[in-house]
Amino acid sequence: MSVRSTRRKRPAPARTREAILRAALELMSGHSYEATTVPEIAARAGVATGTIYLHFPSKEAVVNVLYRESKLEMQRFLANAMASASTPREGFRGLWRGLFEFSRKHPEAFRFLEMHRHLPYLEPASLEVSRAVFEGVADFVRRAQKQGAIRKAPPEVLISLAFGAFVGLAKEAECGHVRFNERNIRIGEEAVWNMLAA
Amino acid sequence: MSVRSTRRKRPAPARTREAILRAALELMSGHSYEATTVPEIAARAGVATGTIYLHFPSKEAVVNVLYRESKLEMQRFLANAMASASTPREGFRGLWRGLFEFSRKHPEAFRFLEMHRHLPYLEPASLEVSRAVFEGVADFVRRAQKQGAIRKAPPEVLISLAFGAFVGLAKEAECGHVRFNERNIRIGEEAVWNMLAA
Amino acid sequence: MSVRSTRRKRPAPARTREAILRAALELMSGHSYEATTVPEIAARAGVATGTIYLHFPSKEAVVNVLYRESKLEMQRFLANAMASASTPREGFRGLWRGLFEFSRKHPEAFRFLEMHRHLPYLEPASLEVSRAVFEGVADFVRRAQKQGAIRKAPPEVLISLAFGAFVGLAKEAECGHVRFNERNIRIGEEAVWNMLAA
Amino acid sequence: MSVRSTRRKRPAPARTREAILRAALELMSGHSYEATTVPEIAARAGVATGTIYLHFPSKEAVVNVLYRESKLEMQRFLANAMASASTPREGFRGLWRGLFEFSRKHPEAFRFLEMHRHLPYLEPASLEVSRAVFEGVADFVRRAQKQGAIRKAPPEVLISLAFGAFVGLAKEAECGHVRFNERNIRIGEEAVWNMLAA
DNA sequence: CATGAATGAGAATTCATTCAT
DNA sequence: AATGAATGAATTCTCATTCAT
Repeated sequence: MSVRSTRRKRPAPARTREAILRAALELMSGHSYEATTVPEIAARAGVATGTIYLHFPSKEAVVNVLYRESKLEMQRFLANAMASASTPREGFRGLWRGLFEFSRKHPEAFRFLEMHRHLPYLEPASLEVSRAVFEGVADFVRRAQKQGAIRKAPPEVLISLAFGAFVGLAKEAECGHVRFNERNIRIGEEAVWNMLAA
Repeated sequence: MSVRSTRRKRPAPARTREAILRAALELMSGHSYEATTVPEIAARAGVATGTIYLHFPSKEAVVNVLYRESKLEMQRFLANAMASASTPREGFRGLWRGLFEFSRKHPEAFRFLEMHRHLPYLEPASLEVSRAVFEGVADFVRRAQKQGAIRKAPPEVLISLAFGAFVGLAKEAECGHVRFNERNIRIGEEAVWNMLAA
Repeated sequence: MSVRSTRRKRPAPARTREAILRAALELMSGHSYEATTVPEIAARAGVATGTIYLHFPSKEAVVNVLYRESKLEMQRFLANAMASASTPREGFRGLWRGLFEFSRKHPEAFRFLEMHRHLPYLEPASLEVSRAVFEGVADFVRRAQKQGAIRKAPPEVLISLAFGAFVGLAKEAECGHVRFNERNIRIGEEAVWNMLAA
Repeated sequence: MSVRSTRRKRPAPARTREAILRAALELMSGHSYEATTVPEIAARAGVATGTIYLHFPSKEAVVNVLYRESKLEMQRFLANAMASASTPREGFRGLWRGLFEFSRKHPEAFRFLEMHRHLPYLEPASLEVSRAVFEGVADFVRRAQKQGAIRKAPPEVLISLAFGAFVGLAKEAECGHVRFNERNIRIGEEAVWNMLAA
């Protein structure tokens, strides 16, 4: 904002680290973790291969940082929505549109998070982040169930179904079977709410 | 020992081919296509590495055959269900339980089909099979919509949502967040029907 | 000997394995284990780099096999000598000349075994072989001590000194400070016997 | 705090240089030259990697300086001993105990000098230092031979044998086969003198 | 048909050295 | 002098594919 803050060039290491993460995300959202090579990431980040290893101890460390940062970014979209809702229905709308907006603003992050099977390389810390995001939504569901707005069923089951429905739409959109547009999102929102509503 | 048993012995090549496909499925459903190596497949199939290449031109060809055979096997579970249904609700029940039974009887095939991102290596012929399965279900949805049993919305959207919901449940079950049992499947069935019903 | 035995070509894998070991020995006796690269070994053996890994799980495995085979070959030169001796003095002569002949017939093996520090990469099995060779000589020393031919002192100390003396000669010969010829070996034999004799 | 203590503070560069050499010695005596990395040396010396290159043109230059300084330090232990001896026997005792004391006071330097194969990276200047130390001892041997105290044989041969015997003891001590203690050193001294004596 | 040793390009990772700060 | 991020060639090891047997 001030001249001061813009004059001071951000330290190079932080920028390099971010460039590496961005490049890795772009590549790993398109292909799989396994099919993405370190030299490819380096080339796309505009650095030498060895530079990756100044910032991360291994390729696996990169994908774990990526997973956690992406998941936490997604959480920001969801938390916001749930927090500002006055009714369960509105809260659900916020969640659903939060997912949509996240997948629009950060398409690579969404594809990376939801289109892949991360289990083989995720560290406990990363699974913990995943779990925490899940728990946040589960709390919302439990409160809505107490108010009688959402059907009586294990929150985990309902979340799996609803979240899976969103991902299903996104996945078919990727194959071109369906359009991932405002209209279909709205249809999805209403349909999925019917699935959850008591 | 008897003439009978030796006379109609299935020719070895076909059995070898199947052993290779079974081994590949077992490995690729556990890890990814990329993380599965040809020597591994050979070892598990009990054949030499070179033998794989007598039956398939490449590793990619193996995964494509696997994809098509698995998808068609899944289709058998779904087609049966839809064909024998007298009402849309019953048809949906058949589809939903068909998915469940398929995932129970052929867990590797289900995991292979639904837990991985196949796009980078699927041939057009494989995508065509996928498309055909999708179309079969879409026809069912269209008929149900004409009868006023399923809500008015693009069938592709509804199928994506419903199928995604099932996969979502299966995926969370894999992480241990949820149990993939009869009870939760029944909860899912009713919930998802509410999503589809007019 | 017979036409039969020469006609039957030795199986290729065994010959490849030996070519790799020979190449590794030649290189690792000249430079160190660490300074010898796998592609170098492959090139000298006349095989592709990957072939090394068909026969050995790692570079470390190669150096361990090399160590054990070399040590056992050396043992053959020593055991023979000790076994056929009628007096301790004659036995020592056999040991000393056995070392000399081994270092003449297998100069690379000798240099590899005695000029390097193997501890960082030797497996227990390799250390065991080393220990066994040492023990064989220690038994000889103990018997000679009982006969009053060799001075009363811990056999390990005497062997370390005597063996070290031989290696010292070989080492200085390598730097060119001394000639490793028949004459100097004879001088060494007598001198070292004076060191050991009671 | 006092003028004294700040006035004669040794200039920082020299201290940095020594810290680097000490760190390099500690690492290279434990592992090999090849297995020791420049960043490791820097970390242990408490300086940045780049700082090494302000004081030495290359890693090879470091190891050469190290070799020469260690060899000259060893020479001090030997020269002293030989100079103050009144008889050859006493001179030998001084040499032998000098080696022992050097290996006790500077175990890293001794291990570095004697347990490794330096030929591949030593510069002529370093070989010259080695030669000079050798010559100093050779002169002592020649004088002792003239007095009839040491047997008639090429001094180089006798030195190689005697020095090799000491190193042999040290080497086996490193493997744990033998104790490198006062008692065994005394046994060694007498035994080796018997090897040399006329 | 079947074998499995051999290939060699390419993977992840390391490290001596440089250079802008 | 000192720093330490950056480089990129070199290292160990892997693996899809071939081919002589």
